[in-house]
Amino acid sequence: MLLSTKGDYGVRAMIDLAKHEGEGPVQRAEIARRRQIPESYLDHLLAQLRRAGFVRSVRGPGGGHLLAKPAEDICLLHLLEALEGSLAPLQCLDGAETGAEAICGQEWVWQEIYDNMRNKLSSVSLAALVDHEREHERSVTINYSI
Amino acid sequence: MLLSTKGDYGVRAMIDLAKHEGEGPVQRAEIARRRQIPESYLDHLLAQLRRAGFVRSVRGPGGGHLLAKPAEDICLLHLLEALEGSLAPLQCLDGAETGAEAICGQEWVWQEIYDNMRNKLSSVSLAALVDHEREHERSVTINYSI
DNA sequence: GCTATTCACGACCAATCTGGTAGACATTGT
DNA sequence: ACAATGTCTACCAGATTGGTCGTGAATAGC
Repeated sequence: MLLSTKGDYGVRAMIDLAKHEGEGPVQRAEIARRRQIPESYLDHLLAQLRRAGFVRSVRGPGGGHLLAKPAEDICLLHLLEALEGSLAPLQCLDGAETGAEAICGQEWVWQEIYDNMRNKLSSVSLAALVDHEREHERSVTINYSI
Repeated sequence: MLLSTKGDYGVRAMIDLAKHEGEGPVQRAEIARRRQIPESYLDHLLAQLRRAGFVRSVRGPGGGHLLAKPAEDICLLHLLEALEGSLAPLQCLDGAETGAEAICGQEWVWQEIYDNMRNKLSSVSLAALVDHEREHERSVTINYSI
């Protein structure tokens, strides 16, 4: 599995923040409830997202979390890389050349797949994910907003 | 990382077997030496490949391992799935529907990436990997045959 | 200044996977 | 018989995942 629930949870949380953009800070407990993420685990993910510059937070009553930049300027690739580390399918495509590339014998196959993946993920912004979710809500009964 | 060294090692071993197709059984120790794989670990991988029907083996002196079917009939997708399990980037694309799909919100992005990956991996046979390696050997000094 | 609310951070933990070692055992060619 | 070879099971250390918990720090409202 390329993505663990860490990446999944992190993206869900970011979608939640993006969806409430402009409504003031969103509390961790609210995100956890709406997106079905264990709150204490979400704590770690938000810390990671904050350190990576995607989220800023406000302490104290009425505090919570906010996007650190517009949802249009955050793409899925950068978000997932911040949460999961490199998405390279193979060690030898990792960028950090380890010297093991010559033996592998498959890297020419995977390079193309990796490029395709990165292109696709770069082209999808957080805003697009929110749009997609809103689109989906109109045809399905279940939704995650209050 | 989608692939661990398990998949990498396993494919390397299969390339080695394919390269010596028609020359009788290839011994584990030989594969391990040529492909730089710890022999006792290779043991496990060969067992896995045998159980998956890609390899058959012969005991006793002069014994060793052979491809169970022609290198043209083995594609990288099936090989890697046998070694690594599902290559689905996300749980919700795994085939074994777990009921968590509705929340994820990214599956529409990943489905396309996954399809592309599977198509590419299906189109590459073990024979093609060997061809590619032979091609490469002509331009590089290092090679792994005796 | 007190208090309630909220985030920040680090310690800890269990389960799983990866990568690997070791040894006993089965098979078979000579 | 014996040496070469594969088969199988048990075991192990380290990393990662997916958490929990408790303490502490900031701050809004009173």
